[in-house]
Amino acid sequence: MTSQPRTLDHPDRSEIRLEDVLHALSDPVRLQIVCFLAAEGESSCSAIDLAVSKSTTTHHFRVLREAGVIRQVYRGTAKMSSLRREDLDALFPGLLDTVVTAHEAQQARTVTV
Amino acid sequence: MTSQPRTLDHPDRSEIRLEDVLHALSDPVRLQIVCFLAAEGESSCSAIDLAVSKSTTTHHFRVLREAGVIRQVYRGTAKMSSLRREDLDALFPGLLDTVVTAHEAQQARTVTV
DNA sequence: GCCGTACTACGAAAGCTATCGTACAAGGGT
DNA sequence: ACCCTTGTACGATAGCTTTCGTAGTACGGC
Repeated sequence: MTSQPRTLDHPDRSEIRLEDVLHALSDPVRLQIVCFLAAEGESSCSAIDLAVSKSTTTHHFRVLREAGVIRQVYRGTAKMSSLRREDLDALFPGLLDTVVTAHEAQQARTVTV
Repeated sequence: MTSQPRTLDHPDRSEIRLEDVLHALSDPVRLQIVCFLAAEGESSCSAIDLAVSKSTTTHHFRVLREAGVIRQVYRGTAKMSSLRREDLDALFPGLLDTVVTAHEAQQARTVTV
């Protein structure tokens, strides 16, 4: 019995630090993940098309989870991720929306198709 | 004539990237600087009591400047810094205020005197 | 029981960051 | 002219980050 039903460590709401959240959001790949989750709600790690390898993807999801930005649960072979919107909104009102909006605005400016 | 009247390079508004701004804000020392400037308006580098050495202070101010978060000008022997509020508000509406408010709220929660 | 899918763990490499001390430059006041 | 204050430049160091490949585990379906 080496394995319990596979759970993942998440920081408690009171342990979430603004610096860590901002740091988690300061990487382009992770910003993309967060914006995807903001739009889609919940999704598996593989549902997002990222320009990095599988192991790097795992790494970024972990950074987001350990900073308290997302919650992850196993469901079959998949691992579903979703934003911890309630916790983040309670701790840092408006931050998540502001960042997501800012990122989308920047995308719109930059892509200039 | 090796030295022009001492100017400093600032990124153009269009060059400011959200990732860089978030990264600049993800350090406790820099967050403290930004919140101080948000409260005081303009101030010299030495006016803030930071828990790091002089050279480290210089480093953090430079990171903030190069990310486009602050503007710095020489005035006599002092170097005055101020937030680039107009640029930031135009690019990422609400971000600065949200972060400053979030930091203050976190301080209030954490210090629990 | 076996295979495929989904994800993880580990180890490695390259690069960046935060920190410091020391030595130096620029400017203002006396 | 000299010094004091303010900030910079440089070099060093320790630690973190991003990235990858490879090998492995967990689960569901056949």
